Amino acid sequence: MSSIDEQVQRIRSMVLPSGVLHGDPFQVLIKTILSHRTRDETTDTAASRLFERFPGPRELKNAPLEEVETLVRPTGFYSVKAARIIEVARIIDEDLGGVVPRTKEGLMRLPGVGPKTANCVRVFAYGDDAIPVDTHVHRIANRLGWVHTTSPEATESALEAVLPRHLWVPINELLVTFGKQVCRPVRPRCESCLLADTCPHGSAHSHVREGGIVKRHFENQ
DNA sequence: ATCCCGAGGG
DNA sequence: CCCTCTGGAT
Repeated sequence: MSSIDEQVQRIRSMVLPSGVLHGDPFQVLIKTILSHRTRDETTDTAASRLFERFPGPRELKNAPLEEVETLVRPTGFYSVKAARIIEVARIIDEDLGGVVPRTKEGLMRLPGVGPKTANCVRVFAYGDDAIPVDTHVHRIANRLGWVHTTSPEATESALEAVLPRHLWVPINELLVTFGKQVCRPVRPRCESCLLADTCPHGSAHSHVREGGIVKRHFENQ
């Protein structure tokens, strides 16, 4: 019927990813740590101000904690984030010769770097093939029935098995944009979704019959 | 399972 | 006022 490739093509016709996260590995890394549970516009402005003051690991590792906290405050979790990025800067400068790790294991040894952040650096800084699984990718891959998983990490390995390799890199930005505009966490816009006919989440078995009329219901309304 | 936590939208 | 936002560590 409808292959994953065909479904992705339809998603492409619905949304236009912005794709602003590229460049120097250190800045991609720090920016991604700051982006945790934070809107990306907020992350962007905070990161710009931070790098204006402390451009690289050498400068950031000696930065006063309180000043860094003030700079990253708008992103929330400012206390943990400030401590994390200063420590990350120190490790990279002193232990790793100024080089941001390129492997998932190496990246995940850094404080504040989990699977999603590690893969963001591999993809957006080094151009390697990886699938950063955030809440959008996890939610949508399950809604579409591509995977049946309960954790983002399980989703990552499951997706590696079913997603054609050429989609690994683009799938994150694509589903994130799709997830914000159409397939939202709450009250998804199934009426204007081109996948509604084949989507298990919005079709047959999630329907409930009411007075002969088929009505959609979702877990969060 | 809980905590970290500001900012913006409904 | 209540909710969520491209998580990670305990």
